[in-house]
Order: sequence, then structure tokens, then C-alpha cells
Amino acid sequence: MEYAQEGPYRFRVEPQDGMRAPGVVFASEGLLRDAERSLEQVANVATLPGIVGASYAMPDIHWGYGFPIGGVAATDVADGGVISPGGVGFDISCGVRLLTADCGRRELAPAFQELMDGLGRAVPRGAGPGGVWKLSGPGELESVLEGGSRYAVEEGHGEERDVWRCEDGGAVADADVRQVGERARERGLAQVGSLGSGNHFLEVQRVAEVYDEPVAAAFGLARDQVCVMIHCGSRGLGHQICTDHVRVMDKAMPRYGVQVPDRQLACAPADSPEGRDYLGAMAAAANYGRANRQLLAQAARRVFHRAAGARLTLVYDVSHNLAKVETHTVDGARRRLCVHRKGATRAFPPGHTDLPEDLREAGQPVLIPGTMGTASYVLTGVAGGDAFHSTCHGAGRALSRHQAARTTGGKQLRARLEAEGIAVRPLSPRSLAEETPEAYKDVTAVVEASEGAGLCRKVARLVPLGVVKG
DNA sequence: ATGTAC
Repeated sequence: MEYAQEGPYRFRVEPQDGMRAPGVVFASEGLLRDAERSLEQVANVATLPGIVGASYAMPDIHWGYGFPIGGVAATDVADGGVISPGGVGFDISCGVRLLTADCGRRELAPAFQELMDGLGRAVPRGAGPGGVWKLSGPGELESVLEGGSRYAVEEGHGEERDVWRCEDGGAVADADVRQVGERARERGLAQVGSLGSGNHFLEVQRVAEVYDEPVAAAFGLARDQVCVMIHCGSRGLGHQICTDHVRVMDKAMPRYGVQVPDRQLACAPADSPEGRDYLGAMAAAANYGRANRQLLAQAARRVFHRAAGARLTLVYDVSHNLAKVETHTVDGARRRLCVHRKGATRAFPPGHTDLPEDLREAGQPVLIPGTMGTASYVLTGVAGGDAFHSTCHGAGRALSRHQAARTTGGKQLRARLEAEGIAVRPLSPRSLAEETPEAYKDVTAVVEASEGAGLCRKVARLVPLGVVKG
């Protein structure tokens, strides 16, 4: 695919072959070179009816289902704009939650191995059922789908601050549980408060560097601060919802006269029965994802309290796989847009009215999970941010799981990480080897490019002290 | 990512 550089960290694909908008990729030359194949997916997304502005991609762009991971596209709801499950991905509402601990690294040191053992026991992980919260039955699952982490807190699993420091106040209002199928419900019932596998993790981290003191202070972060970062999604429930609704839309597309260059871009007008049904089910999965992270945070709180007498305070919780109807100004006019962010993080700028008051001046915390054994980042939204206020979400895979597992053994990798001072509590040696740092791109390069492109600003770098992996 | 293939 042909492309041209139109600014530092900004590349453009001219409209061609049915594209209704250009493609715009924010990346360094190096990151783009590694992802050239995915430009085809950027171009495919640009053919979607109602697309506004451009088909965007973040610096961590890589190949995904229909949309590239790192893809951002907005469609005009009032103008036949479509919603595509492939623009959200299978792990609906995958995201990151960050908490600060009220203890220093040195105070924690004597109890650290005990703390990690406790986290290892308290965090359900890996494939299949298992979760911290045993729901009373299908009725309570509906409450989770409608109330998200707000419902979890109401039931005693958290504190008031957890609600307003979570994106959407812990729950979106437009969840429609009727659109969540029986299989999705079955899968979701026994997984609330579980990590899953792959790049998902719960880490104990240390603030290694602060880039912006005032904003870090507003987020409650200081150098050498101990933090807990949780990266996980909506488990089997979100996966099943995606599967079910892709099938529905695949069949519905001809009725709306929509043609897409890739069947994985199955979609329907956002303002159609099929579009509304998916958006309602997706919102239910979004709420489930927040409740999932809420329950894992509670589990971590219990372990921190028991092992170190320490308290954990929520900084923020934000998804990087979600579509939302948001109001944006386009060519001077306010328009309701369906913004797909797939492997891309919302990054609202200072002053945005959807931010809680105590974050209004600093901007939205943007949480970027690193790869095991590498850094994670806290960023903030900036005025004038492009791509409907979006930025990167992390580092994509560079090696397949199989390739990764061939480069090292799990025991060898664990020894290496422990020698670097990182405690590891893996589910199995094999799953650990698949997550070796060499299997991922450099998250620092992704963050530098995102900042260079004017999508966000760096606030702090966090490094792992201990990691719990599925 | 995912009861890692209906």
C-alpha cells in the first residue's frame, strides 16, 4: 500500500478503491515499516459508510480481526454511519486499572515475597472458569452487566472513589442485557474477577520516572511510589458477544446495501436494530470488564492489607477496546459520532466535561500496559489531540506465541526476571515463555511516537517489582 | 484475546 509522510510521526494513505476517507497513521518510520501490511486494513476501514475524518491508526498498529489493532474510526450516527464489532475486537472493554499504594518500596521489602505469594493465590487466571466473585445466579449477572463496577461497589466490593475514578463512572447506561446471548451469559457467570491469559497481568510496580510533576501529583503519583496495575478484559463473555453479533451483522449487511472489502468488517448502521443490539450487548460487556477489574482490585487490596498493612487507592480505569457514541466538533459543527477504538485509548484533554472534577485540570489519565519485564506508562490527554482524542494502548506482538516459546524456556525466563529483581508468579512455565519480552515491540518507542504525534503527553514511567501472569 | 478448532 502506497503512503506518504505528511508530518513528523504522521503518514497518509490517499483515498482509493472505495475508500470514503483517507488513512492516517501516527507512527515513527521504524514502527510503520514493521506494520506496512496492516495499511491494507486501515484502507479497508476507510470504506465503511459514514466514516468521518479519516481511518486512523496509532503507533502500535498491527494486524487484527477486520480493523487493525491500534485502529480508530468514527462514523456519523445521523448519516448512516455504521458500527462494526471488528472495530472493537473480541476482548470487548479490555483495559487497564491503576492503583497507588500508601507504602514505600522499602517498607514493603520485608513482606514482598509473602505479598507476591498472596497475590498469586488470590488472582484467578488462565483459560476457562474461575473468578473472585461467585455470583448468586443469572439475575446477579444481569446486575453486573447493567451496573458494572458501580454495582460491585454497591455490593461492598470497593469504595466510593472507585466509582467516579472509573471511566463512565463504572458503568455505561445503555447496556441491553437482552442482547447478551445464553452462551455469553454461561461463560460470564463464573469469571468475574479473573485475569485471563496472554498479555493480561496484575503487576506491583514502582514509579521509576516522572516527566510531568504537576500532572503526576494530580494523579497521585510520585517517584518511587508503589502501584498496582491490572490489565484484563471481559473474558469469555465479551468474546462470545463479539462472535454472536458478527454473525448477525454478516447476514444483515445486504439488507442495508452495505458492502465491505473484508467479511471481518461486518457492520450495520449504528442506528439500526442490529447496530443498536450490538451496541447494547457491547455496553453490557464494557460494564462486565469494569466489574472484573474492580473485583481483582479488591482481591489485591485484601492481600496488601494482610501482608503489609497497606491501602490501595484508585488512580483511574480505562478501556482500550470499545466503541462509544460521543459528541465531537467536526468542521465547526457538533456531531454525534460512533467512535471505534480498538487497541487505542481514549485520551480526553484538560477541561473535558466528562472528566471527574479533580482530574479536569490535568486531563484524563491514560494507562499503557507494558510487556512483562518492561516498563508501563501513564500519559495524559492533550488539547488539540487528534483522532477524536485517542492514543496508543501498548506494544503489539512481534513474535507468535509459538515463536516466543522457542526462544526461551519458562524456568529460564523466570530466573532471568528474578535476577533483574522482578518477582514472577506464573500459571505455568509454558505460558510464561510465550510472554517473553522479546515477543513484543518496544512500548517506549510506541509512547515516544504517540507523544511526538501530539496525541498525548508522558506523565510517568512505571517498572515492575512483581508480576502475576495467566 | 478466546472453554487457543464446531
